[in-house]
Amino acid sequence: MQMSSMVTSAVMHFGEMGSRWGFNRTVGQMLALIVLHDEPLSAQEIADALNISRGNVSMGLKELQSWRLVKLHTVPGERKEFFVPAGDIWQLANRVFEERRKREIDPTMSLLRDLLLDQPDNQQEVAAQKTLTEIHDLLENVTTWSQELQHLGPDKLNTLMRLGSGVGKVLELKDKMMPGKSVANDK
Amino acid sequence: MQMSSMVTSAVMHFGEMGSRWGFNRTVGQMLALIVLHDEPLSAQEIADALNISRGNVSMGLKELQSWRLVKLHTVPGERKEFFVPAGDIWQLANRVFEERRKREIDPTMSLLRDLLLDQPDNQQEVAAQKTLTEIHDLLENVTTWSQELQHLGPDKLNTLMRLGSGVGKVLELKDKMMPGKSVANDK
DNA sequence: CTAAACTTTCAGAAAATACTGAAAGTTTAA
DNA sequence: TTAAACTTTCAGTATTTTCTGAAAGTTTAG
Repeated sequence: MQMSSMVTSAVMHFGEMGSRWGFNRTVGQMLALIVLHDEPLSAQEIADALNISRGNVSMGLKELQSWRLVKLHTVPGERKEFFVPAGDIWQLANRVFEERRKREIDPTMSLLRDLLLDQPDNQQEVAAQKTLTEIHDLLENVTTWSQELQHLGPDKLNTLMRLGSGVGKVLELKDKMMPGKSVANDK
Repeated sequence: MQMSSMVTSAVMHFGEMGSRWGFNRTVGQMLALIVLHDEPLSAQEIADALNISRGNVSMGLKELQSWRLVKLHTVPGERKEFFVPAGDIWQLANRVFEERRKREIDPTMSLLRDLLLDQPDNQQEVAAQKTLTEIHDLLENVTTWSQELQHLGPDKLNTLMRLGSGVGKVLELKDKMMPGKSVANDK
């Protein structure tokens, strides 16, 4: 298996960016390779193409599967396992968002809920709790929002995004269409 | 300067989460401490509270300032420098989003644009370019979208978020009421 | 100018993370 | 049951990242 120069560039770049997206270099490379290669790849082919150890590939594939970004693809009559992307680009992106939400937001939400249940012991804690409440509410909004977008599905999401600079327009539309429905707590 | 147990818990947690949010443990702790402490803090106080070296605090503050999350606060008559959060929670969150976009998305967009300008050399590159286009378009949407949200400001953002699952509804209404305005390329 | 009170820098040490490769495990076929 | 063809595991090593602390830099006061 021989990578074209275009695929090589992309694979190397995704490797460098990998750690910023929540996985390490080789996992990033593996993901790019699997996504960009139109044929299913075996673990050995991946190791050869990226010049990394077979053991590393095994670990990387395990991680990519735990993120639900790649999946097994069995070829009848072949003993070894092949791997393919676990969906289209939209689905993969959603999985990354969701997984990162679980790792980056959920644990903090959980701690904040606990801290907000405690009785403040002094003036300092009263002030801290006020700030912690703001952080909690913000994160809750972000979480709700991102789940919302996921449920919309690609089509509506596209419509919404193509509305372009007019996200504000959605709000105007809402006001025109559902004037009675203005939301409590809305300042 | 003595941290309350509530603040200590939060600071430690933000330290652990730090690396997932794009900075390292001590920078995460420093940010939490500065945000949760209602008085301006000096570098030395931060070093003492977190039990880290003065040099590390200096580097961490530099980074937090480069993210525009904390800012200098000078006290008349005092030689040393104090630090305070560079805005309210909403503003800080926006800065984090924006900074991460710069680090996590912009470099990839740039590479993808370049690769898409190249003439595909073979069938493999034609297929790869198709996928790369999908990724490019997705990231472009995400970028546009997040910039859009930032420009909305906290108030409208709040309204939008509180609209919750109603966003889909508004879109449906829009399609029914303004069918002519549907956007080209919208499938 | 000198010293005191601060801040920054950065080489090297410490800690965390990623990778290799050999050994152990699994599955299938004969 | 044996062996071939694969996969996974993990101890040890390599690499990367973070942190320290001493030295150098800066600012202000006298």
